[in-house]
Amino acid sequence: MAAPSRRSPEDDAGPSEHGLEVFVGYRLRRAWLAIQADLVVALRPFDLRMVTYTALVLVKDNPGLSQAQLAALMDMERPNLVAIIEELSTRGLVRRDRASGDRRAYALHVTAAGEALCQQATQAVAAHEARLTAGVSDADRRVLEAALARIRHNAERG
Amino acid sequence: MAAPSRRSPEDDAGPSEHGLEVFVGYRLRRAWLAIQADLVVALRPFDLRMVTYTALVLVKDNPGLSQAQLAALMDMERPNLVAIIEELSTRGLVRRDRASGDRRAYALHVTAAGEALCQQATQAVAAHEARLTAGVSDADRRVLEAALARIRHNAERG
DNA sequence: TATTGTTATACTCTATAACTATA
DNA sequence: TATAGTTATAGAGTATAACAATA
Repeated sequence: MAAPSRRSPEDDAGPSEHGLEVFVGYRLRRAWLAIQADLVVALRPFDLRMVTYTALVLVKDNPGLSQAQLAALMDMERPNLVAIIEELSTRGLVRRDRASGDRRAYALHVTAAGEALCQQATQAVAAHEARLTAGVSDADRRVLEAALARIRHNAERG
Repeated sequence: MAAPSRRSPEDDAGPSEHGLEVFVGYRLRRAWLAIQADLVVALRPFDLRMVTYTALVLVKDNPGLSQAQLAALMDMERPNLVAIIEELSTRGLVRRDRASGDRRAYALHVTAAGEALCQQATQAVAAHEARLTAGVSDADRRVLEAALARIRHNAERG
């Protein structure tokens, strides 16, 4: 009888990514990319991208916000927000009022149409979330959220 | 005595993002962005980006892989891999041998230098991971990984 | 015909410098 | 002088079309 040949797992299983799967960061990235792809589809019927939806929700939740404040909240640079607000404004979803007391700044508010679209889109996002987290218990979800918060905190305190 | 005024939480706390924090996807994205920023720093001493590190690890773990196979493994398009392999090849970290039996394809292998750099970089990435997951118990980490796998699976089965 | 690696190209997201008008 | 919004621009990352060589 011949000695067992030394065969790597790849011989049968094909190329593998398990060398990277020891890293939580890798698993997190793959999960995020999968979520993102699904979320883009969920928002498409409303003609919203992730970044425009995010801006809409934050303006709705923080009426009177300036663009600089919104940019800080979204962790993006002020210049990159200009086109986003311009798009939401052109579509009549967000109003750019001049801030009382500072003629440089805008005071951002959602319009009635913006509020309505935001509500519809949020329903769709909630449905997308429910589908993606199906099979994750409430207890496990709490652990997940706590772990994500801990990781984010550890990373951000440099 | 005056009636209590209706004040939103923002009056005292400033702009808030909690309208988005009900979504696991949002928390996951923020955690990933924080990890990513830290990971970029961890890989900088080795002059590796995430994408070049990933390619290096996968070639090391799957010797003889073709570029098309590697692109599929990395979930990216073949054209975008060309410059990455070119860079790794120019730096002497990866060899592009012609595949025996198919003169169109390359058989990718890491060089000794590539293996050494990969090992060093992996140590740094492991240290970065240990720092970011500090305070997450082994049990919670298993829950985290299972939840991420479930979410990814739910998303990818479309 | 189909596939491998490649080129060219375009689109999104993001980051920086510099301008204007205010403060 | 500093800040708000803006413009222009550049760099990643990613996606598609099309080509030559090979299957």
